[in-house]
Amino acid sequence: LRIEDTDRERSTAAAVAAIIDGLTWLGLAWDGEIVFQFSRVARHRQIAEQLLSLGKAYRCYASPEELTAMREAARREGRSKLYDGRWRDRDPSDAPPGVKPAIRLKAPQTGETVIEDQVQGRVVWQNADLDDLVLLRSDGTPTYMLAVVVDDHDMGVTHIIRGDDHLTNGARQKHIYEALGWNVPIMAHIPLIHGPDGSKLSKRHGALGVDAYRAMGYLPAAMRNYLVRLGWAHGDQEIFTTEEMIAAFDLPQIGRSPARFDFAKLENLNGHYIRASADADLIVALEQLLPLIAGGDELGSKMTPALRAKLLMAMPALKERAKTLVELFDASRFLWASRPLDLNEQAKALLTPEALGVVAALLPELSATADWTAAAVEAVVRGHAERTGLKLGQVAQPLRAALTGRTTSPPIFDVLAVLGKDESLARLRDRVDNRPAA
RNA sequence: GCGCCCUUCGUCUAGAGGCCUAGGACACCGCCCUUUCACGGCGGUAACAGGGGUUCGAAUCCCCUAGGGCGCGCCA
Repeated sequence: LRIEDTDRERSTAAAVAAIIDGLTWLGLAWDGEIVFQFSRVARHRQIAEQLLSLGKAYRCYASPEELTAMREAARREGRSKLYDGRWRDRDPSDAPPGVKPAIRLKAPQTGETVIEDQVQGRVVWQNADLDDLVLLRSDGTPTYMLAVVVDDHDMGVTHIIRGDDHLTNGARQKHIYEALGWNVPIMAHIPLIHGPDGSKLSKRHGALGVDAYRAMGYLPAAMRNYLVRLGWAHGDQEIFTTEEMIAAFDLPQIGRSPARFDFAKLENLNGHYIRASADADLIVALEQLLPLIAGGDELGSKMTPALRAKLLMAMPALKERAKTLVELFDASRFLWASRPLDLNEQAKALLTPEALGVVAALLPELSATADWTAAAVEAVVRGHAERTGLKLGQVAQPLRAALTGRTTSPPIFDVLAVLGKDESLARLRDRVDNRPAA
C-alpha cells in the first residue's frame, strides 16, 4: 500500500486515515509496511539527476507564460503535442540567469509507443503526439509521473491496475521506464464507474467515500460482491465468496465500457448477505454502526444484556426483511422504543374505533393466558377470531399496529412472544384506554 | 480542437461466425405461498445504436455515421 501524498495540501492525516479505514472495513489487506511517497523524494530526485547525466533528460527554462502560449497555439493548430521541446537540444549556456529550471524527459520523437493493456488490448500512440513531460519541478520536487514509476519499480510492482483515466499516462510512463532501462510492469486500465444517470462518478461530482457506504448500512461482503461484478462477469455467476472471486477474477474478462452504479442491485445483494449472516454477527455489525446513523445513540444507550437477548431472538425474522443494516435498525425499533409508542401514518389509519374494539375484546383473553409462547398466544388469537367470526387478519393487523406502531413487522405471534406478556399487554392498553369515544 | 477508447434488455452483463426465434441477474408487472411486510416459487414485458460490406451464414469480422467516455498541468 502506497500513499501518494506529494500534494501536501490535499494529503491530510484525515485523508490518509480514510483510505486505511476504508480498505480495512472492506476487508482488503495489503502486504508489508505502508509506503509514504513523500518520504522518498531524495530517491526521486536522484533518479532525475541520473537521467540528466545519462543525457535522457534536460533542463527546461520555459516560463509559465511561454507554456501557456504554446498550449494555446497547439490547440489552435490542431496539434495534441503541447510542449514543443524548445530546451531539448539547446546549449546550457543559453540558460537565462536566475531562473530555476524544471527537468524534462527526452521522450522519443519518432516511431510509436505501444501498450499491450490487459483490459484495453493493444493501444498505440504516435510518439510525435506525445511531448516531453516534467520529471522534476523547478522547486526540485518530483512530479507524480516520476514518483510513480520509481516507486512502482522499487516496490517490485508487477501489475499496474488503475482507472482508464491513466491510459495516456501509461504511454508516457513507459518512456520513463525505457529511459531507465527498467522492465515495464503489466498494465491494465479499467473503465471508470459512472453515476446512475450515466455521468461521471468522480470525487468532484458527488462520488461517495467508502465510509458513506458503511454508514448506509451495507455489508463489506456485499460491497465486494457488487464491485467485482461491476464491469466484470464470470459466466452467469452472481454471488461470489471472496475465495471464489480471487480464483475466478481475470483482467482480460473486464469489459471496456464504463458501468453505471446501481443502488438497487447493491441493495439486493446486501439483503442476500444480511440473510446469510449469523444473527449474533448482525447484532455486532449493528452496534458498530450505531454511532454513524441518525437516532442510533438511543439504542446504544439502551443496550443491555436483556435487550441484546431480545434482538437475538427477533433477528431471524428481522433480517429476512432488511436490505441494509439501517433498515434492520429501524425494524428493530419496536423492541426498544419507549411507551407509549409513536404510530406511523399507516398504523394510525389502521387503528379505527372498530379495530380498537377488536383489541379491547381480545385483551381479557390475552391477560388470562399463562403460557406466553408464540404458539400459545397464536392459539388464543385464532380461537378468538373463530368465535367472533373475524378473519385472522382483522385481529392481527390491529395488534401489529398497536404493538409495533407499524403495519409491517415480523410475524405477529413472534412479536408478542419477544415483547413478553407485560410489555405486550401494556402497549395494547395504551391504545385501548386512550381510544376516542366511539 | 487533437489523441485514445467505448456502444447487447431501464441497469450489471453472457456471447470470441452457425449452439441466439440472443441467456442470466437486479429492477418492473402478474400469479402462488401468507395475519402484514419480506423471503421463496412460477410466469411475463424488455436489448444486439444506425447504415453499408465480407460470408452459404454475423450480436460476433471490416468500413462509415451517430452517440458517449477519458486524456491533453512544473495536479495526482
